[in-house]
Amino acid sequence: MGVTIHDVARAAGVSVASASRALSGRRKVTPEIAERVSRAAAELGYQPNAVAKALRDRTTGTIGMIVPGIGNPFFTTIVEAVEHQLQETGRDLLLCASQYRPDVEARRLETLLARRVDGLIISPCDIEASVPAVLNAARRVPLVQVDRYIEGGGADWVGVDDDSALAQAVEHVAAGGARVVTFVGSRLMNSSARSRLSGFERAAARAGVNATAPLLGEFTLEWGIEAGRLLLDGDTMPDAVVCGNDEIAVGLVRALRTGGVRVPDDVSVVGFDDVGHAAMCDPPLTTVRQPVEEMAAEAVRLLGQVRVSDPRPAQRVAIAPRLVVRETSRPVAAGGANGMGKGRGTA
Amino acid sequence: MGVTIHDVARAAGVSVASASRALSGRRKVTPEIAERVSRAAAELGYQPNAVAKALRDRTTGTIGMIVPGIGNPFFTTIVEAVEHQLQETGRDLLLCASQYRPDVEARRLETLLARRVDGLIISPCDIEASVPAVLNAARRVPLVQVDRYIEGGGADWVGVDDDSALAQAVEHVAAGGARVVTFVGSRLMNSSARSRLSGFERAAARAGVNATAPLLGEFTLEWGIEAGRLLLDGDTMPDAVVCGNDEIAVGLVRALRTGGVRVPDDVSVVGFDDVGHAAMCDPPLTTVRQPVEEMAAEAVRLLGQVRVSDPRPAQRVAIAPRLVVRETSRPVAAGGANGMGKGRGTA
DNA sequence: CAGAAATTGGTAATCGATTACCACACTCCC
DNA sequence: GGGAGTGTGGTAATCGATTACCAATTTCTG
Repeated sequence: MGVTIHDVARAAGVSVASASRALSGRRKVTPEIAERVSRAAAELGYQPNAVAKALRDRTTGTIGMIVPGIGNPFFTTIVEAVEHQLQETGRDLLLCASQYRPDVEARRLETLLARRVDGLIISPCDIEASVPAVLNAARRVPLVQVDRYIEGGGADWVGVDDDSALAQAVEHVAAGGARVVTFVGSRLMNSSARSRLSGFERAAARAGVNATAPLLGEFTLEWGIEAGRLLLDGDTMPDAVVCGNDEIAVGLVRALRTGGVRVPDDVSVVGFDDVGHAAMCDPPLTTVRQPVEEMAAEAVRLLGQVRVSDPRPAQRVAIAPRLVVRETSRPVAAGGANGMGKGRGTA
Repeated sequence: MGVTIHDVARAAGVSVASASRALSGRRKVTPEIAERVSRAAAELGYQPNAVAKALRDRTTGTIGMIVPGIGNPFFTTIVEAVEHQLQETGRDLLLCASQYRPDVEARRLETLLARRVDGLIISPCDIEASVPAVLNAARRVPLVQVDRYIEGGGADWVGVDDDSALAQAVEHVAAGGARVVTFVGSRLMNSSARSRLSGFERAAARAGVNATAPLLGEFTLEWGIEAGRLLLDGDTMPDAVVCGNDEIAVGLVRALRTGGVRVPDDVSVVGFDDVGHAAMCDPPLTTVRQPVEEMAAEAVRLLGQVRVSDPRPAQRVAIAPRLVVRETSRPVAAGGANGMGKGRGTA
């Protein structure tokens, strides 16, 4: 176990320097030696030790990534896209989950830094509590935030353009005839929660629809169900509900239907993310698709541009998403909440 | 950038040996020196270089994991569980996706070995094509297979007891009154596909139900939909369908309903995995829950037992799963395929 | 053909943490 | 007080790949 370059050199009858040079091709060696070395390497099954190389080169070819939870399909999709992007350049991914806890997050950041990752991609779990650890890490290694970000951004960020996203969602339900619209999202503990709510409010004002008081809980199916019950128990049912993510939307649709409200005939529902089960649910969810592959590519690209030594202004890249119209929203109509399915064929 | 133990030693006015000993506590030092060293380390913000430690110790504290795809929610869940288990012992996870391609898988195995991971957890993508690369890796480092495994197992494996799983599923639908049952799964390119089909056939024989010709495609929603259409187009509709995983089941339910077949009134449908959206779909899916957390714990435990130097017989750990009855199956009945919703309250 | 220039091989330093080994100081006991 | 025994600090080797530097040889040039 463990054939080293010394073994190869000895077997080929040359010095380690020649062996190294023959294998890496970074300096010329006589064809004769090149031949002997590569034959010896092949025979011994030599595989360079990446740890030793990393120590010497002061670079590991490894990128650390921290997301709140791998269970969340949205983060899974990002992880997959990032992993894919890194492979293109021969780098590997050290993956960690912070379990939505800033203390765990800080600890994981430390171990990734100790492992001397060449860069970090992180979706900070808490807009406030994550700040010190993230800024400290950003001082030591190129760091890019994805999706979520911390306050007082000293670090680069790439994510979705929430304003554009919510504008599309609101305009879509407005075009479907909605006059009263409710936003169901998460409590404002992270940047996504905040900017989606404010994006919604701006969009509602611009579209001239009546935005009722938002319902804020968590980014979970359970909260979606509860929010649905709250709407059923309230005195007015909105014409449309725009949700902070897909899980909420799915739960909400379920609860409304159980309560006898028809979706989309009585109420249109729009989700956010479009990862996995949005299309799988019944009825398939109208939602805003996050441009995950682009986000990952952009994050990896940015990572290559950051130079810790000479700080430049933090970049913020907001990628415009696209609304995917499926069957939880009335695509186009003139009437109010009492329209029949009549206009459906138009879209 | 890069405070080393030499810097700490110099600042504390001691040798590197003392500094190292003071910090690791592996040998006694005078309280005086311990104090000076830890103060110096704190002031300089010293953080040991894990790469150097790994080179010296010949162990990286890193486990490599390769799954066919992170997009598949079942694998995601396993990854999350493994990551969780590793954290308990202070180890980190190097994650790779093989994209269901044996050549990519082999390449990723190589880079993980070059990075000197302390162990490997893998779900080989192909029961035949994955064999050489996996066996070769197993010769060099402790390796445990999860869920899927390769033929002629020279390596440990932990997964679900497919026989027990399928027995529970078949007995459940039989108890619900089903006489004719169809299995819808994946083509037999990996071990799960094979053992689930054979488990189904054994269970059907034992339960005395009539197993029609299985429909084999892929582990995807799309194949589920197509299989549903095939059933609709065929001349006999079974009383129940047992599926190879949840995506297939969800697609199947959707297709059957679209075709006017009631689930579970006309046909019971049972899935496999119970990850994520099984509960989120409408109606919530009856399925066999994979004991993912236990599987991950067992895999990590086994990893600690493997000694590459003295090979012992390969372990195979099959964990018994549990059937989760939701609403795509008739829980109990005496009648055939024509029962009304009447008996529902019993469960 | 002498000497400069180019090419190529080898030796040893380097990356940073750990630790085997040695040296020194101190205690204890006869 | 001297020798054995114990505790503690320092020096330098180690892990494995890379490469700066030097030395030796070949090639080129006037």
